[in-house]
Amino acid sequence: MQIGEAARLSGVSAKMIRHYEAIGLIPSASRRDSNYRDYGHHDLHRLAFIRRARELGFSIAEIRDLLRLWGDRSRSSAEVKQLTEAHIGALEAKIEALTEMRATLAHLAEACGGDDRPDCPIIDRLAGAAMA
Amino acid sequence: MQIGEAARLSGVSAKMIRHYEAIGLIPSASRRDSNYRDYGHHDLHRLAFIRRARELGFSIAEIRDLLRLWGDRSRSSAEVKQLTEAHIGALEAKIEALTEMRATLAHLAEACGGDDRPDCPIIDRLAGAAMA
DNA sequence: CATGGACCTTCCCATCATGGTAAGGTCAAG
DNA sequence: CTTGACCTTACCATGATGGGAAGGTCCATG
Repeated sequence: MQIGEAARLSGVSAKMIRHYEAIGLIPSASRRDSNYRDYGHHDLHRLAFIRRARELGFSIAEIRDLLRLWGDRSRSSAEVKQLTEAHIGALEAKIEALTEMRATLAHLAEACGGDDRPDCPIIDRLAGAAMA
Repeated sequence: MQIGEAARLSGVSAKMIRHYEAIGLIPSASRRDSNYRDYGHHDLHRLAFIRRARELGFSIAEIRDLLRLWGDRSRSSAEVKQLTEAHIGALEAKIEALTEMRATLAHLAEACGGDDRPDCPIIDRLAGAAMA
């Protein structure tokens, strides 16, 4: 099938399929006489794997490892788990950072009148005033 | 003072100070005969404001608005609060997305033996298997 | 006075994942 | 034979930041 159908069926845009090929995340697709890329079931499977991994927040580098492990019959689940737990740790760090921002902002917004007057603890805080 | 000292005192790297100038977030610094940029207290204050806003996750576009509001004596705190609440909403959306990823991954990792055998629900899930 | 080193300048490139657009080739149906 | 849907490559953009090269400025010390 052509790249458009592969994109539709896998949920990965044609643009990204070409990109993944360019960076070596997937092997170069075979070409028809027209020079159009040609995809089969195996390719679809691989693309959907990548899409799911992206949806779970794995980076391209991590997905490269996951794909290798997927195809490695002698893999140990420990390797997969270790990679996953490292990713979970990164997610938690991000969540924590964002949660802290949210808490600070929610605190400031709560203290802000939100009326026609200019006085605003949010601006004050950004301008360097100590917390009230 | 020179850009290096301004960077040190404001907590914004010299690289970023030049960048902020290039994109018009801060006015072009005056220059000495040497062509070196020259900064004063007012600039430091502005840079620290930007740094604090970045630390709270505001984008450059939002900071542009915040700076405008900061300098606008006739601002209403409602405007600042509205901008802040929109940002809080964006943070919450991100937190939710990341939290969902984490939950799914934690669930899968828990179900994964993490031993020498290849069987792994994480890989199975990425490969398209329905959840066990 | 000369030299070294610490600082500055601009310019270009890289990240990460993704999208847009332009200019042109292929192909099937009308 | 044209139209339209599809494909190709190539370049540019995002957002915020860093790295590095090649070269200019300036001050202190030998």
